[in-house]
Amino acid sequence: MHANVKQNVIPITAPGLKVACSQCNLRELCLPFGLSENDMGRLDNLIGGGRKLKRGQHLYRAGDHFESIFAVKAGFFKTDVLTEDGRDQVTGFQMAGEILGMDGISTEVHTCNAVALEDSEVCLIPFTELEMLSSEIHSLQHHLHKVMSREIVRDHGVMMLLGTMRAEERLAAFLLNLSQRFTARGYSPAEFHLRMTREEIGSYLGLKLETVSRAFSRFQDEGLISVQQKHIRILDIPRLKALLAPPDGRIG
Amino acid sequence: MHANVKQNVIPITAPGLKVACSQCNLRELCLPFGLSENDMGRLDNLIGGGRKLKRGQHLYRAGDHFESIFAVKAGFFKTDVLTEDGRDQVTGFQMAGEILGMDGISTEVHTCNAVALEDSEVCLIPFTELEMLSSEIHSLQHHLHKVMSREIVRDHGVMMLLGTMRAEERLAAFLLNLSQRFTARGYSPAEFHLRMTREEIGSYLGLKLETVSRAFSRFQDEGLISVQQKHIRILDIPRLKALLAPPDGRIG
DNA sequence: CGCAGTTTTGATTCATCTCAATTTGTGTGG
DNA sequence: CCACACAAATTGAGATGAATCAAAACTGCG
Repeated sequence: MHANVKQNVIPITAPGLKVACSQCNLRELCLPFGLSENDMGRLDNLIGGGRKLKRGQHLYRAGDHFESIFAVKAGFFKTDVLTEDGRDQVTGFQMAGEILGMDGISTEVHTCNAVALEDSEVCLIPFTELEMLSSEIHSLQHHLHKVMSREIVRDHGVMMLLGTMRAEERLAAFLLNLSQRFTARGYSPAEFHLRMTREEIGSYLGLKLETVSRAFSRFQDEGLISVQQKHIRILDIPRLKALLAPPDGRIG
Repeated sequence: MHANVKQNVIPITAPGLKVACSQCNLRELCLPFGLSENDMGRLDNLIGGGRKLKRGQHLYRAGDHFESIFAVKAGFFKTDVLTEDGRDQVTGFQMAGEILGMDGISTEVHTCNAVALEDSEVCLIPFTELEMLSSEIHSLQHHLHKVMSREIVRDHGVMMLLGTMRAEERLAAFLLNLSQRFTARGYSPAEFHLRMTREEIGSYLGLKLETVSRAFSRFQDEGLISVQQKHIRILDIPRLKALLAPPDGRIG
């Protein structure tokens, strides 16, 4: 019953690098969420070993054939889209426990680039096999759907940000979002290192890097945060949150 | 084997309104894409009758409990998100064959509103049952994943638009997108009625309604389109496309 | 220690927003 | 069927937030 095909699964990219969901401290954030011991073991067998990336390396590029989705095991990524005419839009930043690559499912070809912003490691999840397994394990299927849906909801949030907020509101929302995600991973909500440049933040927020820099400076002047290059300390979370409500509380 | 529970399925919302995927001329655009005759029949059994909506009616609201996704059978919808502080962002416009409601999967609660912009009709697809069926029919499962992934990719396109484009580029992209979708449904690529107001277009594009109106007027002055309120005729598709490349072809 | 990439800051320009007035269209009820 | 009222769209003038252009300062890497 559990003498399965495990012996055939040889991790190609990083031999000897054991990544078992059941042993992973991210399992509550990641794809195996809610699985039984036994089902988690079946997922382990499917996951094709880890892959390590140096800072700056691409996990995949727009145009690459889609085969797998990826779970961030450690490190930090950005995804971005670029058009023929040279426009570049960062569509997201991904940290441990988050899933990358779902853009490729629809056409079997990735539509964006995923780049490691620091030395990182991902778990490789072959998608066809994931589909096969998820048709047997209902909770896995449902969780996969939740993960994809969550991505859609997140994207709506970014649209809201880009469509309705002013520069400082965008940056405040961005910092609070990071803070909240770091918290969920057991890190300080108030103090963290940004892994991305001002230009990448700007691209994500639909702003120029100078505008991002100015907003940081102003937040610092006002005592909301302290900034030292990429090191951020949030000094006044409530007041930062208050920035998200427009200055004149326009209601109804 | 096929004497199933059909006799128990009583369409609640619109008795007698038969909606069979196998008979639907949208099946190539919609969820049943790629299914065999037999599998399509099984999908038919699951789909809980049609629901008609008058213009202005909500299909669902943010906060509603999630149970089903919906396929637009006829008509036109918008989805929008609103925040506590009164911001309103249109996240999409949906037409025949497109799927609505996937935002609700992640938390079992809808996070946006879906409103009919004209008298419309949807097919109701109970999600739990769809998951059950899709674990049996592999091509259905895969197509569902494709539909969700396509939504993610579409959202990235909107981010690109909101993050990098200027007002007239946004409107040009919007018109070309509509044109392309109408074409796919057998309508004229060049002539159509907008179902949404300038304000709704503006919300979607991250612009004020006046800016949308001005951009329309300018396009008309330049002979790109002809505008009569909501009636649009695109006169010069190539030149409209050319607007999307930035004025100075910034490359590399 | 020096250089390249990144960030900060300043001065100016420009696109879009805001406020306001007018026109046009639409639906309703007499 | 027409008139009225209300919603939607257009257009103008002026204000403003962010972009652009430019230069200097800082950081970290080799």
